[in-house]
Amino acid sequence: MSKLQKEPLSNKRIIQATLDILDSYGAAGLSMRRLGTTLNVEAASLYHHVPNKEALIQQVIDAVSIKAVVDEATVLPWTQTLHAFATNFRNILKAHPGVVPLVAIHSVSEETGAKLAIPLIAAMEETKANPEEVLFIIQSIAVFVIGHALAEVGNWPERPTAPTEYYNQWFEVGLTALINGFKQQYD
Amino acid sequence: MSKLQKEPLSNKRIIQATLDILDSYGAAGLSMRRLGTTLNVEAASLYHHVPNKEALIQQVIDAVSIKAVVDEATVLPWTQTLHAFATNFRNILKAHPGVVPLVAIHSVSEETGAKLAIPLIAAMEETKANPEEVLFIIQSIAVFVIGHALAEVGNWPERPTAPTEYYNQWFEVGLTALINGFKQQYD
DNA sequence: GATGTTAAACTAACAGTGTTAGATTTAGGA
DNA sequence: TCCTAAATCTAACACTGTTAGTTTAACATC
Repeated sequence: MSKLQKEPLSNKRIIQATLDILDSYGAAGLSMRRLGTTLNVEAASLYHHVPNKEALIQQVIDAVSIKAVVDEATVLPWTQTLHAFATNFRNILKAHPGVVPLVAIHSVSEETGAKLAIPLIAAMEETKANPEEVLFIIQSIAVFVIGHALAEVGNWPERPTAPTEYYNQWFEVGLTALINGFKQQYD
Repeated sequence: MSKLQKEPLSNKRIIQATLDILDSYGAAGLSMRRLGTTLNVEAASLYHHVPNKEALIQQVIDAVSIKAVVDEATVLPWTQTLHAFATNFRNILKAHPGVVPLVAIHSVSEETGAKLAIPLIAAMEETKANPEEVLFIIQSIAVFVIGHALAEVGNWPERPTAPTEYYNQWFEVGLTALINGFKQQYD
């Protein structure tokens, strides 16, 4: 027997494998032993690269959420920037339904939160909203996206209760209303 | 020793004890063995009154959520009815922070959902929204309330990151914008 | 190349979880 | 008093996250 597939364990590989398990079995199906099996390693070995399961989950959440940063270069009206951010964030969450209940409870790290917020704050410089209100607006949208994703795929891989098209329309109606409400007050 | 405090186990007592544990130790602190201890009973005995932990949680969620039904008699503009519902719902969730992550993931039963929705649907009869849009509106508000509560007390009893007043203002700003957005389109 | 050092993996175990089968106690009616 | 049926208990199973201690593997130094 040749010594095959023993490429070294790394933080990146662990996070990827965790994401794979979440995508296949859902949040309830993630265990350190299963994660070890996936990586051809004993569960205890993981603790040389990750402090504990909680910290691992936090890293997965950040790795997924960071994809939702908007491109600061593209200059749009702030309402469209917010809309694009929300839609993009939702698509990312839907691509990893097993992560949704985790982001709901754990919330993003302060560092990742800043990276997400900064371009959105910049896009809202021309509004009448003061800095605190700007945060309220951004967080309201994030909360709506997460809450909506929870309703759609919250208990994945249990079956959802309505067809995809229903959730798509609901999302559009709700998000548009929320942003229009902010526009009405702060534009 | 006299045979004291052996009043019979009942569904109601079990749900109340579960709620007590959730309020004291959070969702992560709820175990069947702890629940048994609270009721001076062995964990296995609970399974004669409740099918399993999941079903028990579902009952707790319904018991808490049902308190958010609005009084159909009080006639207000539909925007105010929605606002009152959201505020009331939020207060109920904040009174039981340990339940919040559970309602987020499990969502209310169909029966309880109907009881909550019916008076709200009635309040919106005079709007331009069609039946499906009415559902979108109601569910958008519920999703916002739950998402916001998650952000505030989602990982309770871990400490929150901001003072209470911050969350109160954020809630008001977000909710008002959402309802104004709907008003603008459907009033 | 042999040796020593250090990191990374392993084995084994602990305390805890939800849940079930089967024995035992309790309560109520004939 | 006896029987029946419901409620509770005991014991166990298969899991979970995590740690301590040991062994293996890789790599720098002599």
